[in-house]
Amino acid sequence: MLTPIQVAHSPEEKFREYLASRATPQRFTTAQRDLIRYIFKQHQHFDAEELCNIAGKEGLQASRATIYRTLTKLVEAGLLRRVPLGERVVYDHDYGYPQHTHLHCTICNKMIEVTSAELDSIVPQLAGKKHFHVTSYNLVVRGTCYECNRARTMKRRLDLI
Amino acid sequence: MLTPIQVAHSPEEKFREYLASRATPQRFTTAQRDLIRYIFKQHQHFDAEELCNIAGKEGLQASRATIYRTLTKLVEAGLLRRVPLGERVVYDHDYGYPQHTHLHCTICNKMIEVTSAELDSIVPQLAGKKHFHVTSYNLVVRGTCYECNRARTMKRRLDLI
DNA sequence: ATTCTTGCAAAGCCTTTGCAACTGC
DNA sequence: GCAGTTGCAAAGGCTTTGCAAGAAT
Repeated sequence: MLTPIQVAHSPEEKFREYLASRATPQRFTTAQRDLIRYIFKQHQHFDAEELCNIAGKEGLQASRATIYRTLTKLVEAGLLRRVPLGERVVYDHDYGYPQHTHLHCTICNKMIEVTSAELDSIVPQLAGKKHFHVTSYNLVVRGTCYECNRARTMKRRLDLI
Repeated sequence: MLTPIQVAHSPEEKFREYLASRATPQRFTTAQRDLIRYIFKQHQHFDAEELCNIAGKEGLQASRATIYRTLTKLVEAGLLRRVPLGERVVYDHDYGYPQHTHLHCTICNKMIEVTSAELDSIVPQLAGKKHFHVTSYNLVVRGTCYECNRARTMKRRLDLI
């Protein structure tokens, strides 16, 4: 949907760097490699449960525990970001993908992503008034999408007849 | 911190209206009344656990189950808003209080609230580009507050000596 | 060889729920 | 008195963890 941004390394490489840079170096395992490859194959949100269901297929060999442990590391490494979306928490690519806002339709549950240079400049500016230094921001907009708005309008018209 | 906005009714009255307006009218109980009074006595974030711990004291008589059930109703009634803040979910006054952004310091865990007329106009505008109709938005900014920034700068200086 | 990671199953945490007693309307 | 609410304790999701076996460096 959005245009990926240029990054110097593949997610896999970036993750290896992170593991190596730790005080007590950590190991890069095949389970982790498979997970990263699967996760970054395409841009889409997902949660731990989805990965667990797929495990076994799609060249994804990892237990539930390993999936949770790896996701935690991927977040620490800056590859993924946890996004609280309504009731559930989903993971979103944070590496090779621009800062973006989530428009969450509360009727059909669809998610639309939008980037905004304006927001990117206003948020730090707003925070700056309180001498607050911004690391990242997470904007979730709740509302109704075009299709659902239209459906509701149609229904309203029908109700009037 | 922020200036409360003028509202026609007390939270209690607003809640009664909500209960009465339901398809199958619901009842206003003393447990609910105590909870509302306690919650709206002062503006501050809290989670279900905190209320449970207080229950028994502060004129708050309600079981864990009732607290959870009442919080759900207060959200439905538009009195409270669930805000996912880092790992935990907190409740925030949504009635009698302006739309605001949360600046969350990841070092000291402090929360600063700011309002922004600019954001209030940009968010619907941004969503509008996708023909998305905004109900509400939730912006959480992660970063470091003034005090923590200063502490870090000092430490950096000392490290250089 | 050493040390970290894995898988399993058990435990944890937070939240919801079934049911009998209770209470607002 | 009827219908919704409460409290209890049990069940439910989802996530974490202790431990022995296995894999990475």
